[in-house]
Amino acid sequence: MFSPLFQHFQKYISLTAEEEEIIKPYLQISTVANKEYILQQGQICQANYFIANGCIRKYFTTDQGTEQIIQFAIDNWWITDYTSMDFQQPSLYTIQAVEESVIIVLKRSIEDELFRKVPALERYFRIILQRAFAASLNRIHYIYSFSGEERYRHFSNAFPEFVQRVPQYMLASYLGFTPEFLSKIRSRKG
Amino acid sequence: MFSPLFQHFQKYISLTAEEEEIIKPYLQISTVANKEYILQQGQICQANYFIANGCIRKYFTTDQGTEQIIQFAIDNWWITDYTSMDFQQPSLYTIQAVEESVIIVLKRSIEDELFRKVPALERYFRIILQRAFAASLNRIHYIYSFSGEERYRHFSNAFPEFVQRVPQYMLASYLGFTPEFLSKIRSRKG
DNA sequence: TTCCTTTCTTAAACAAGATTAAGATTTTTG
DNA sequence: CAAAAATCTTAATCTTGTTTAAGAAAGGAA
Repeated sequence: MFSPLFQHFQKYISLTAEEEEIIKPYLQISTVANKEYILQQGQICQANYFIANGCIRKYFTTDQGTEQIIQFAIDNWWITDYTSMDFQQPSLYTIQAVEESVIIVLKRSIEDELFRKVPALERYFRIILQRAFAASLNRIHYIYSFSGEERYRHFSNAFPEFVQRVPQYMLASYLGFTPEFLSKIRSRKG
Repeated sequence: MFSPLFQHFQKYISLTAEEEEIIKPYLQISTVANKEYILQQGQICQANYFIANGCIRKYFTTDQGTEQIIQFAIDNWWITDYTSMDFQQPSLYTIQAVEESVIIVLKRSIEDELFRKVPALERYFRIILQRAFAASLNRIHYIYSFSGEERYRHFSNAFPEFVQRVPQYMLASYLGFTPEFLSKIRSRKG
């Protein structure tokens, strides 16, 4: 049941069978329907969510009322709002399922205790945070060095299955332009 | 000599005097002049750099030959290229001093051994990486929800000293527009 | 002081992408 | 199946910011 997560752990650290048994009671599994909310703007984020399978988006609503997507998470990614969780502040973001998904929940309130019992997990999160931070800076690199059209071409080249998986208007939002512009781009070349 | 770093550690974790003594031999201190390079595009990044005082930028050169700044680091921030370091790949980035700076160097090659001897450091880096990742996503939030002019106004409001500290063309690059446009903005309102 | 380099400004012509306002198509639901 | 909701497309007009090409200040170094 938790196996996608334990497999992910083993990619970065080694856990004994005993350690895995210690960890299990700290986790919860949950199935969310398409469009179901995991966190809503204004709530304080209380957990880190691992996507066992499915697709989740994190977005905010601009002053003009449009939804701006900040992150997508698919199979084997964690998603949360660290700002809200670390400072126990109301979140600016909404985290919502884009398709039916199975998620594993690690609550903030028991995280410290878990890390004390299984210190290797601290290492695991340090490593995946390094990757996530690097990916985020890499995204800024992309935003700044390519035009909207170039970003779209790169992205659909790099993640063709993903482009099929989410509605186009969400992709446009994630890539930082309007759905109308994405339509225009797509009509330029097959 | 290492005190800015040890003070920074103590903000997030507790270290005993013995642990501090264990850590010291793993660190190196270095003074870099204005415009001196810490890492050059194409080299493999071999360390994480803590700015005890000064100002450092990380940038890449676009196809059109302009320098695009991805990150600034000032007093009490770490800077490195995790992608290059984690995968031992040539870096796309150049890390360079923007003013004379004192930096503390933690080499990648001895990091694992240090974390084994002082596991609390793993926790420290996990926490600051959470902050750095959140800050980076927050920056994407800003890029997507505000115009260039709004980003400049927000930034100079939030960090007025910093705006004085670096040349305007670097600020323009960091904020994602041209120096000419920054000049135009500035002439609009005193 | 004088030259040289770095940084900043101005303005005109231009391009990328937003906005607005339809309408067309697809998917979902009763 | 029919109706409603969600998604995608097209095209005209408008904005934000780029490009290009000067020249003006400011700061170092000899």
